[in-house]
Amino acid sequence: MFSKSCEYAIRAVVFVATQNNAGNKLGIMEICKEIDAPQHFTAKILQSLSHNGIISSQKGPSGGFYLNKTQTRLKLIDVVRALDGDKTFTGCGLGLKNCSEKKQCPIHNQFKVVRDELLNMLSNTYVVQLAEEIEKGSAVLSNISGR
Amino acid sequence: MFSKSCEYAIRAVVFVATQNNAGNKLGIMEICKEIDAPQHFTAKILQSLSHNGIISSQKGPSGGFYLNKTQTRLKLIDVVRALDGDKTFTGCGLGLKNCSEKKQCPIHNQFKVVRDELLNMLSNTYVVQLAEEIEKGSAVLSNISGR
DNA sequence: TATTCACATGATTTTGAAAACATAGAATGC
DNA sequence: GCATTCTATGTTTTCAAAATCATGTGAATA
Ligand code: FES
Ligand code: FES
Repeated sequence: MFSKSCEYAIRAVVFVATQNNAGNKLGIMEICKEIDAPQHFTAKILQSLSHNGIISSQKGPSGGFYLNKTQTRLKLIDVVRALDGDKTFTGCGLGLKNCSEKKQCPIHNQFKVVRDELLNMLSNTYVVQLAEEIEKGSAVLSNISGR
Repeated sequence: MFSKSCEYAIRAVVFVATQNNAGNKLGIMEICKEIDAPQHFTAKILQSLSHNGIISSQKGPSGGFYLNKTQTRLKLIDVVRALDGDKTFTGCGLGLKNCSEKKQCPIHNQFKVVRDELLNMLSNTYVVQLAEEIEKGSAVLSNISGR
């Protein structure tokens, strides 16, 4: 559904959001350990997000990744768009080059419903609201038990 | 969303269904030309489908791929399951190893809705009904114009 | 029964996402 | 200023999906 980059990104951003109230910034190692993701790969992803203004970063000792005031209003769609673009919501289910009403594949009408539902879901889900799930303990960000 | 194999498979199966009433079997070259898919790769996919009883095949002169009586009742879900398994409907949206209510990721509840909608859609869509769209000319199976 | 046609099967190559590596550069605190 | 700690950037490696290549096997028909 989403690219690996996107999966790691969402997990990372949600984790950062859980720690954001306290005002502390999170280092890349800290994040990767928590969400059980490859360190170097995740670093690139977060740098890309930082570049796109999705998250903020701070260099130097006691630096790390965090969300500024504006960024705490982040929705899932913002993260997905920044990494996977919108091919997830505009691409053809059968892999045709252009998905349009004009020249459509046979599953277009049915597929569009599902695709739009996904778009709708991502557009209405806030990262901070997901972070709350983690804080409450009703959801996890990693397979590894005890984390 | 679906693997490339799966995309080609659906397009191929739908095309086979359009020609099935006439009772003629379709050769692999004929199919690939129509749906604009790589020949050898598609051949393997169709052989796999044939192996799984999704479609039928006939060797020798005037042989090819076709649907038998039972197979004309085929749903999309049958094709998807045969090639991609059901990881598409059971896998975690954030890439966690096991998706379950017990140990769920923060988007589980929202994602489940979309996933179930997709499963539902595929379970209620018949291949022959898609074939009709092609026959009516209201949908296409390839990017290439004039086909 | 030989020839031809079309699917079947296994090995191999290509491709691009995913991941790792190496190094540069910037900010903090002493 | 200098060491430390982190981000930033570019290159390389890995790996599995995607695609190709080469060869085998069964069926029709003359
Ligand atoms: S053309 Fe295939 S989904 Fe729109
Ligand atoms: S655990 Fe992530 S979707 Fe169910």
